Amino acid sequence: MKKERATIHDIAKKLNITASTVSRALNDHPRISEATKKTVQKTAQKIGYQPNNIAAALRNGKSNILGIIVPTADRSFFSSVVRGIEEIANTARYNVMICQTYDNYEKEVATVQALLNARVDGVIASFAKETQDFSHFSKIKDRGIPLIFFDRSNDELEVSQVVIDDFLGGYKATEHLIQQGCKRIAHFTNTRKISIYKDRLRGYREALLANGMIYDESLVVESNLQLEDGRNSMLQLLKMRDIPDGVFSASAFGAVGALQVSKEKGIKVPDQVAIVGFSNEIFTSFTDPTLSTIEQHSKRIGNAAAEIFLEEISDDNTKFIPQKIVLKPELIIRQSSLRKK
Amino acid sequence: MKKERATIHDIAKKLNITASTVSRALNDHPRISEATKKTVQKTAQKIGYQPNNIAAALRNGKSNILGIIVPTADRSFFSSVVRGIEEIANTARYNVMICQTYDNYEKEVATVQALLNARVDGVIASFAKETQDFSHFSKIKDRGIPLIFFDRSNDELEVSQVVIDDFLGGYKATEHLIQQGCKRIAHFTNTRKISIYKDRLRGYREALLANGMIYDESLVVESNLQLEDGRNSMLQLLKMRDIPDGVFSASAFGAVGALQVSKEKGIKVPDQVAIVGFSNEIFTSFTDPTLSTIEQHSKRIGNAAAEIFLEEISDDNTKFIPQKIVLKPELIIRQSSLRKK
DNA sequence: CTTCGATGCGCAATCGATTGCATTTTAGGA
DNA sequence: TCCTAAAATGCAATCGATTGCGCATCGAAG
Repeated sequence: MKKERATIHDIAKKLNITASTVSRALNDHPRISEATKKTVQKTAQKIGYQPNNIAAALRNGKSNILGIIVPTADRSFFSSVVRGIEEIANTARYNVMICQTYDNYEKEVATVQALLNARVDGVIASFAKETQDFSHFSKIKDRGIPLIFFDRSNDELEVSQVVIDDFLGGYKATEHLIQQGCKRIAHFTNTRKISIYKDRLRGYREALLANGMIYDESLVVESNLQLEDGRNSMLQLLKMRDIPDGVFSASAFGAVGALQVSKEKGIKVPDQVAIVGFSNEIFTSFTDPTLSTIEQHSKRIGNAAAEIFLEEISDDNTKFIPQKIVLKPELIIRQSSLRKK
Repeated sequence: MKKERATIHDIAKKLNITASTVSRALNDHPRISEATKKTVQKTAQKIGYQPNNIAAALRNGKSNILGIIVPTADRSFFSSVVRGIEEIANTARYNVMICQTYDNYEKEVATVQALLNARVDGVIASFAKETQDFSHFSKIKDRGIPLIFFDRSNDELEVSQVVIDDFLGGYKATEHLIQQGCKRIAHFTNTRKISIYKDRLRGYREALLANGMIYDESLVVESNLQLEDGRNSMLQLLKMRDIPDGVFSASAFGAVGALQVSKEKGIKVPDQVAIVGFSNEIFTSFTDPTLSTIEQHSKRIGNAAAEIFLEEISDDNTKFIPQKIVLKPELIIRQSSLRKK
């Protein structure tokens, strides 16, 4: 029961001209008279002509689709990166295709495959936590398709990346806790040694050392940094004979877990335990007390990534040099870490 | 610097057969011998052949892409609907293309246009709050492309839909507040008269009347139901000489706003004011007290929508009859509305 | 030894838009 | 009126995969 879709040939027939002319008229080709352009556009309108991107894509070898791969779209961070990408991409007439991996390696591989088959013109990705092997991403590069990583990245692949200075984020968070008088600061980090977590950990460590404090490995708890993990990590810390008076979690969910457990155990936040998370998720300001955290300027990350894509796709980009953009994170101080003087 | 992509013709040449045979071999056509199938697959592997979906899409008139339109992907509700859709769609070899409208009408129109040009095989959508005119959606239907609405829907268009029983949701929430002893229950509803909000309001009203209480319009506050709106609505209510002892918000953010203001004003939740929200967003269990809310079974909504799509796309679907699936919502009682007896 | 139904594969058209090159039309000058 | 460069349009191939139809080949039955 499908309606017949109108093509440029239908327009051509109606006007007794050829499809070539119609095509050129619609694309505002300089060698077509204004008169025909007008008539063509008018009839296109009239018969409800809808350009077939697929046909154009096949002919041109470009789909005008930009693929985005994120672990999940339901986090403020990722969704605003996506928004940032869209802002730039749309003005350049690119449509985006958002795909979620749910942090699963197989799904990620399948997704890359799908995007490749869909002949996207570029891919902007933040890979899954599970991912250890990057050959599926190499495949994108091998085909000469621009690939840009953001947030979670990998220096081994020769790929442009947009990241924040996670070291600085970790440093600022920890330094802030020290300034609030914390003497024993714990850190929640990820089991998977992705660079972002390694860097946050380094920042934590350096901040401690720079302030004459010792780096105690028993205060560094590894997990997957989800809510439950944060809870468990906190419970584990509370079993120590000398419990910490500060927690810097490398994730927002982890911080919520720490907060919940603290409250349940009757430990005052921030006075007995001060907490700082990472990533300005919407819910961090919904907790009581509200959670201090690190703002990553996610929309700007998206803007930057999309801009790199546009550069790399442009013809005059003969000598490809992967670039790395590092944005500065910002500490947002809320109630969970602000002690009254 | 693009690498040459291998085509079926390359495979054909290597094996001294024709592209037809290669195509059939790859598609497991019964008239091709097992032997050639094997060799074809082997050489395809060897030269790194990647099927060009675009070419196939052009020829077949179907792209194997399912378009999804949501206001925003960073809400638990929408993202799990998307996940539900993906589950079903992927097993049927469909890829999804997620698009966000940010609740903006113009962006929605542009998005529909883009999906149409991309020749998606179907569209599953929840429209923007701003949307009053639905002609862009009619365009999808006119082209014979399956269109399914979920959550926010519209009975005027002859379109299949998957929704929850918002009336029941409103009823349950209100009834629960009544059972908790609330005598003056306020309701936050949306200014835009989308059916979901109208139904929740009706549920609220009917529950009141069914329990011998009066429906007082001055207790119904209209807004856009975001966090700030919820705060403002609550502030407005608190100016009344007879302040309410229960609030049923038609959104989760609205409920958070009400909770925040109550706490700031020293009003005890749930004892002085009991609060129930709508939609089981992740953050509703992060607040203190945790928020009671209505669970919408979002993933099932997605499953159902995708299944309808698959039905409608199948050839044997001659007589199209739009179906409407209504799922039952569930009341989740948390601290914000549970009074000690 | 012929016939016939399977079986295996090739031919060529097709999907719709684009574009280099050729051809026609137009306008302006001689 | 004729000529020519410029302007406008047409021709035909192309992108890569799919598929109806037709042509062989082969084994088995008659």
